[in-house]
Amino acid sequence: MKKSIDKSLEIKQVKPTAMRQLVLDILSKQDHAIGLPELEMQFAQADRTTLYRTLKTFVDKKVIHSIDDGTGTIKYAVCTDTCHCNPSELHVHFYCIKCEKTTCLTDIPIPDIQLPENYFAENINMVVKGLCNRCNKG
Amino acid sequence: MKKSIDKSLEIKQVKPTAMRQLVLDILSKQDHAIGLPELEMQFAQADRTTLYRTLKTFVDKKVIHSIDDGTGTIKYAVCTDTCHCNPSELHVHFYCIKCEKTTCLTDIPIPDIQLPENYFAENINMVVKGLCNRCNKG
DNA sequence: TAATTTGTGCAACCGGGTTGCAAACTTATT
DNA sequence: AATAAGTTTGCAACCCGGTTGCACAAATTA
Repeated sequence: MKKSIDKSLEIKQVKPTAMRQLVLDILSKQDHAIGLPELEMQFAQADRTTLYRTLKTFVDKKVIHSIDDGTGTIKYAVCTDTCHCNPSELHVHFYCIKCEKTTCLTDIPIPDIQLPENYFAENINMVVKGLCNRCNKG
Repeated sequence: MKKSIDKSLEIKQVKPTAMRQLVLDILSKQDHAIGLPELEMQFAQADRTTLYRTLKTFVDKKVIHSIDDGTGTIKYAVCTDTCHCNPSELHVHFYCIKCEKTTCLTDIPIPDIQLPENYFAENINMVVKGLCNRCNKG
């Protein structure tokens, strides 16, 4: 649905260039979060820098959120239309050590943490590593 | 205290070479977790590879634990003598966006997460980003 | 002492991420 | 429509943390 792609970009105030539509389209079709190298491979030939910067603007404008899953490659997944990436809106991510896929556990919010006196939380990253439901067999 | 260094290494079954004693000594004197580049700088001249491998054996033998704080550089901090790095023993880490130091919030265990059906957790990484008590003023 | 294992040091490489700069394209202004 | 200003894209090159291969040194064992 091209329409929904454009709408997302409009909502988040990102100019809908061909490149951006394409990238967002790809991202929204994934069943797991992907990184720059993986995104790059989805194109016959595309410039890494452009994809890199596209991802960056998307993150800035909160079209997508980035996930540091500990693999050394930052992953990205689309945000909901209403997402503002506040700590309270954050969810847990899961990295499967077998299929090596990183997924959003959107239904699992990051639990509240009681920080020590005078600490201020701006962001929380929580990644569970293990076996996903598909790989946890046998 | 040289003695405690040697004891730690003995407990975790790591042969106490000069290099290892030195590295562990440095690590245990830190008030925050440090990465390979920062460790390297503590030496007038030292080989990155050796330090790298020293850290690696330390992590393998659970003398120290590694922390992915999202900066792109893996940080390390000493474990307690009895630590086995099980999920239940894990604590939250904090990264200050101002002083850029990563610290162990050893008193704050990682909360239990109710994973979806058939998921298996082997490890959990939880990093809070924000302002530490020192930097959160004014 | 010789043979084997373990640790250290150098060099070189890898790969994700990032920047500088110029060309292409878009938008605003006259 | 023509020009100027801003934005996006593409290429090349670089940075840096991490990692590997290989040879030498040190320690351990036979």
